Amino acid sequence: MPTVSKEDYIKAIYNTKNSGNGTATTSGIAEKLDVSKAATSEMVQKLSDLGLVDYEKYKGMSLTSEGERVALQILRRHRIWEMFLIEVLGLSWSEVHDEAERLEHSTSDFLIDKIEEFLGFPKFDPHGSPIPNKNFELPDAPLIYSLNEVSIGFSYKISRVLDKSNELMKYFTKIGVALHKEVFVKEILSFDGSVVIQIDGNEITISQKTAGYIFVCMPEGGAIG
Amino acid sequence: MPTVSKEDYIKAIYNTKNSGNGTATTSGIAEKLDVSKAATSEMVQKLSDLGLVDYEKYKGMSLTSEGERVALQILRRHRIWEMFLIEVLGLSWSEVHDEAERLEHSTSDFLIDKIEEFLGFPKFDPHGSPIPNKNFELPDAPLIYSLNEVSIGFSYKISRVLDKSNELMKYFTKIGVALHKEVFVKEILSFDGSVVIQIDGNEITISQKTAGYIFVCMPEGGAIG
DNA sequence: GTACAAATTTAGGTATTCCTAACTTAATAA
DNA sequence: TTATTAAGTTAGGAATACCTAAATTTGTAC
Repeated sequence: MPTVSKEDYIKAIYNTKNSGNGTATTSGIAEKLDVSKAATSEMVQKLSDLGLVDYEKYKGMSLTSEGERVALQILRRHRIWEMFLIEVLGLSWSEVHDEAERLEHSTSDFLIDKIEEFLGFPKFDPHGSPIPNKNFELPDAPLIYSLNEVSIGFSYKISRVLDKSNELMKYFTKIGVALHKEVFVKEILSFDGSVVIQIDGNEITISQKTAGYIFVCMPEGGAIG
Repeated sequence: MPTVSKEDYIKAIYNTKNSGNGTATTSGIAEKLDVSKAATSEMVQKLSDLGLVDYEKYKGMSLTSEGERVALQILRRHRIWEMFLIEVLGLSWSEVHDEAERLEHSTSDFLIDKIEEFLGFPKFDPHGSPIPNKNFELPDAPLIYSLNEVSIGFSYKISRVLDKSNELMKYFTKIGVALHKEVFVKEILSFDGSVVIQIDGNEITISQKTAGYIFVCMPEGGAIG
């Protein structure tokens, strides 16, 4: 039963492995959690002692299977809470992030199961992220692409966004990025990787970094050229 | 913005003043929170420095008006969560205590207001306890009596129980103690203060201590002798 | 009014989780 | 291959919230 701190480190390691650069580094985790590298180094050693992280000094880290189970448990709590806050209480994308971030650390599995049941056992949360089931298994997900990997001149459907922060979600809402919406890719700027899309009839330029947080799939009936 | 620990101390001081012996003592708070008297003494001094508790060494403690505001804020969070867990998710008295105890420390006022709205602005929680409103004011409550203060040979309606613990709630459920139920007071044992009541047609003997956690009012149309 | 017991506080210490500064290891570039 | 820099770790320290054991204060009984 990890503390809030330990849960945050485990989550950060999981997210780095599963959505970003691939390898979890001391600096990377430190920056993500806004703590010093020294604190990260110490904590990773502690998590290693606890059997949650595989770690060799100076060589990097990764979650053990037990650590991954814990990560999926936290993810499950987070995503079920977001589902509840948005679908039942009517909060917005930008309002749920911080709330879920807190609630995920103080909710028993018992309660999470009850909420999941109340929600009708959803497989994906309101950001399009898969919700691990009671056994911490992820549902099969359709093939999706980051907005950085798409082809110019085609239309796609937004199928997932990563809720990195409050501010990012506010920005997405402002520019019209929402689940299941269609986007047409007009251009990718060669000099900085920015993606120019058409959404709701408006032309929007999104930086490469931010585009990495948006995922799309082929719309019904395949891509439209 | 107090920590979880500080919130627990403030709650304990508030509850002692408002439902028990009257005065909050170092020993009393220590026992209630299951920590040492030394830890309590230190913490009370810290809360005093923070302006939340009036405190003079060796003389006892009480909440300042700011401390009371914080107490009511925590009470509000706790009771709104209990209402939600029981009325919406269908949990039982004995299941909600520990959950609410955790959730009350990780919920923003913003979220609590949303849940309150979803619930239709209830004035009393499922234990019959008053819910402070957005301004941390308690609703007017009808006059109620502890089951220790009732008269033999009269009927009353259960209007409130104090959810001291999981186990107590399980016991109440087992013996048929529930909100709005009618109880007939058969006897009060002179040698230990136990209260003998008739509930659901069964005769039950309740210790004086436990009877103190049950509150009743006159049933519709006054007491029935 | 003093002496004892109970209640309370202080002293000294532990475990977490963080920090900055100093040091070590690894990677890179000439 | 060696010098330099970046990345990572250790050392020493702070804050929080506990603990046990040793004072200290208060209240009560005689």
